Amino acid sequence: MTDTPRPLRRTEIRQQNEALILQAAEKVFAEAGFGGATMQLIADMAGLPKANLHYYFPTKEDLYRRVVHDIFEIWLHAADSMDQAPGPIEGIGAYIQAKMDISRRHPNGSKVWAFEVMHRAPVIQDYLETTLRAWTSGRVRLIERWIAEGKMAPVDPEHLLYMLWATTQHYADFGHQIETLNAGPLSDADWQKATDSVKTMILRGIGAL
Amino acid sequence: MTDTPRPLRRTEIRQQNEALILQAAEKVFAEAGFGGATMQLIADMAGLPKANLHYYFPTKEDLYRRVVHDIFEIWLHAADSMDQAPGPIEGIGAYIQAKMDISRRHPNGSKVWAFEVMHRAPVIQDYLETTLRAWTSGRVRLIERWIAEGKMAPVDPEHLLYMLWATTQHYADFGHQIETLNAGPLSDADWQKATDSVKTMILRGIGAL
DNA sequence: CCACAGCCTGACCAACCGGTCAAGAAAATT
DNA sequence: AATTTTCTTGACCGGTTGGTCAGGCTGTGG
Repeated sequence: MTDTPRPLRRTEIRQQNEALILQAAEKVFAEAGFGGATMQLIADMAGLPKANLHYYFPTKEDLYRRVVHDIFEIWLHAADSMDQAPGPIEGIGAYIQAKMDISRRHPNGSKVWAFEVMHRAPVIQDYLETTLRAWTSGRVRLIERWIAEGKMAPVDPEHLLYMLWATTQHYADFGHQIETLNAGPLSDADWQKATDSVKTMILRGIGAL
Repeated sequence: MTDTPRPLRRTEIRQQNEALILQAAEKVFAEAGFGGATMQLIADMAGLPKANLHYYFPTKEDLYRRVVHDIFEIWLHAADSMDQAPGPIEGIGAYIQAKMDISRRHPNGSKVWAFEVMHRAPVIQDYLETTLRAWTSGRVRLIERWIAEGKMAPVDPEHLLYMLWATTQHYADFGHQIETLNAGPLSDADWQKATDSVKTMILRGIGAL
C-alpha cells in the first residue's frame, strides 16, 4: 500500500512538498481565516513537521500570500472565454459556466479570497488596484459595446459584474449553508440545475434572451 | 466636551456597556474572524479594560454567539415586507430594498455571518437547521404560488433565494473590493443606483417585468 | 568515494492568548 | 449609616502561537 520508495530528485522534492503544503494551507486558511489558522494545523494536515513548513515558506504571511496569489490567477483566467464571444449569450453564459465550475472545484480558494477582502485586503490591495481594476474596466467596455449593438438591455455594466461574482461565488463561500438547506452535498444534477438557473435568470435579466 | 458626569443607574450602566462591547466586537469579528479577533482588541476599541469584558460576557464564544444572534434577528425581519405583497414585483422588490439597506447599515453584521458560515457554522448550525430552513421553505411555497398564478416565470425558487442573498450581501461582504474599484466609498446616489440595478435585473430575470 | 549544498526536525524561545481572581469603588437597599 | 449587591481593574496564570536554530540526513556533482 505504500508509495514507491524510490529516491526523489531534488526538484521533485521541492515541488511535491510545496504542493502538499499549499493544499493544506488553502483548506485551513479557508476554514479559519488568517488569524485563526495555525502553522501547526497546516503542518499536521500536510503530514510534515512544523519546522519544515518554515523551511519552504519562511513566515505564515508568505504562505498566505502565495495561496491568495494562486487563487487570483485561476480566477482571472475564467474570463478568457468571455472575450472572443460574439455576444452576451455566449460570453456571459460561458463566464457563468466557468465561475460555477471554479466554485465547485476550488471552494476553498474562493473562501480565502472572501476572507482576505473582508479583512480589508491587507496583502492583495495592490492586486485590486492594478490587475483587477484593469480587468474590470476592460469587461465594462465589452458590455457597453454589446449594449450599443442592441444585443442586451442597457444595464449598468459594473453592477452586472458584481452580480456575476456574487451569484457564482455564493455557491462556494456559502456552500455549507446551501448544503444544510439541501440536506446534503450537491449532486452532479444539483450543480447542473444551479448553473442553468443562474444562467437563465441573469441572461433574461439583462435582456439577452 | 465630556458627557454629563451624572451618576448612571445600574440598568443604564449594564445596557450602555453591553452595547459598547457588542458594537466593538461586531467590528473586530467582522474584520478578523473568530480566531483572529482578540479580547484585548475588542476591549481597546470599546475603551474598557479586558477584565471588564469578561464580567459582561464570560467567554469569547459567549460574546461571539450574541453578535451572531443579533444579526440573524435583523436579517430575518427583512422578509416581513415580502409576505403580504400581492406579487413578486412588490414582494421581491421590497425584499431587495430591505436587504440592500441592511448591507449598507450593518455591513459588519453581514460579514460576521459570512465568516461563521464559511467556518462551517460551528455555533449557528442549529439556526440553519431549524429557523432558516423553516423560513426558506415558507418563501419557496410563496414563490411557487406566484409562479402557479402566472405572475412570474417558472424559475427554481431556491436558486432565486440564493441569488437574492448573494447579490444583496455582496455589497456588504465585498464592500472593500467595490469601494476600491469605485475609487472611494459609495454615495447615496451610488447606493440608489446599485439597488435599482439589482431590482431591475432580478425582476426581469424572473419574468416579472 | 568524497565533499558540498539542499533538505529535515526535535527542542527551544519570547510574545501573546483567553480566562481568573482578589481587592477595591460605586450604587442600591435596609 | 450600615450593609449588601453590582461593577471595575491590575496583576497574574497555564497554554499556545509564530518563528529560530543547531545538528543530523540525503541526493548530487566532481
